[in-house]
Amino acid sequence: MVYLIMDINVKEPFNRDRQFALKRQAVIRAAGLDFCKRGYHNTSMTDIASNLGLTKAALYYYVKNKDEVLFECHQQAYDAMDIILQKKWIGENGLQQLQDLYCDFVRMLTASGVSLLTDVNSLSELNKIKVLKRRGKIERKIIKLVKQGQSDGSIRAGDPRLHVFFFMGALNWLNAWYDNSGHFKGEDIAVHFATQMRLGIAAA
Amino acid sequence: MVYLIMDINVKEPFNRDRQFALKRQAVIRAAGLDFCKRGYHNTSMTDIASNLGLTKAALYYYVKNKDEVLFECHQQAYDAMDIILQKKWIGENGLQQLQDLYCDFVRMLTASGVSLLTDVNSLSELNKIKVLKRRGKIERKIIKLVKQGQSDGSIRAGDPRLHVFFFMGALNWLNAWYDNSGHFKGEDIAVHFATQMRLGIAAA
DNA sequence: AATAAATTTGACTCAAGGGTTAAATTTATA
DNA sequence: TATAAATTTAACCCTTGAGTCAAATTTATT
Repeated sequence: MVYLIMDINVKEPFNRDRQFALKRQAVIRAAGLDFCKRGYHNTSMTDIASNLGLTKAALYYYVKNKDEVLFECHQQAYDAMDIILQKKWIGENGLQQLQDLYCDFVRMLTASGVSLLTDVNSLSELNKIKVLKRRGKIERKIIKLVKQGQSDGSIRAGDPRLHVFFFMGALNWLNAWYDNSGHFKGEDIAVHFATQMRLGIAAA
Repeated sequence: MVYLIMDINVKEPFNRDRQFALKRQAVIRAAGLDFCKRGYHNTSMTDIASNLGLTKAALYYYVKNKDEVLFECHQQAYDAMDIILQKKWIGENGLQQLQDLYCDFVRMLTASGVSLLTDVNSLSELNKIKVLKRRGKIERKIIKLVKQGQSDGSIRAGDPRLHVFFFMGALNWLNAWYDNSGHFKGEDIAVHFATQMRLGIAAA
């Protein structure tokens, strides 16, 4: 029995489906980084492939088309954000919850290799709608959190949407300038940004 | 004498160079709006032309190529920012100067038809360098202002660059969601953003 | 070893769109 | 009115890059 289990675990890396999923994942991640750095339309499928030491046609074994790659990048970013959003921050006021949330957002974006892309307009109509719907959903949750903070007195008055648009802008801009190997450490940015975010909306 | 002056003024709209400049300007502006809304690569020269009721080849009477159009959009945005930066805010501390500056930035971006584009990577190498150089110059001026505010005690401690990256992100994101005919009035956004910016970095 | 499935490749097709050009038309000037 | 300059047009060329495909090669299974 034990042998069997160990056998499965040991064989895991040779599991074909798993290998496929991992490679596909690598393609998406590599593409996401390229899209961040150079932009979607300035990155060809050939570019992505050769960055991975592959040829273009090999990519198409793992993904349907370029649109799907961009879509997946968005999906994974929103998946990660959803996971963070599902976390329960009990016993704190709206402001504190928001700060923790925002801090986690920045941590995720700087650490995970997931990229929060801004080029929604390059998606196919259908995928664009899906992505905007998801973004809207997340945005609404955050706005709700702001309203909650305004109710419990931890967040100052002002249009909650503008509050959110402001600090979400900083987040969207992050991927454009952040560099893994650069001067700033992800955790430092996370703490700094979360603080600056909080002070911008905290009640007096 | 008066006649002559009037004559010149009256004829002004028929001045060829002036006409040309105005039309060229219209092309740049229209293109900038399109680039903002749909992205540089999702906007063809034909699109821009037909939005102006022209044909593609007519555009090429006013501009050299698409790269020049994108470059001009950037230039005009930075021209406008430079003008704002040259304003003298006497007798105020760094924080207050920064708030006024930021407020003017938002006003300019929402009112003038000038767009602060993020797609620097789509520029030709040469123009990209020029634009990044200008952006860097402006960024450094703002960072300097932050440092000044930290010296005079109006701005809290913390890496000045991160302070700036944060609220400049909000600014860069603005053009992506702001809509002339939308719910938010430019002036309201300007005041709101400037306040949120200030509170995020103000000394306790 | 033989067979089947997974993986990768080189060589191709095709459309989109940037940019050109010569000719037509409109507008200003002598 | 004649001429030159400004403006616009339709029809074209050409490169880039997405996506395909049949064949080759590598890896797993019987």
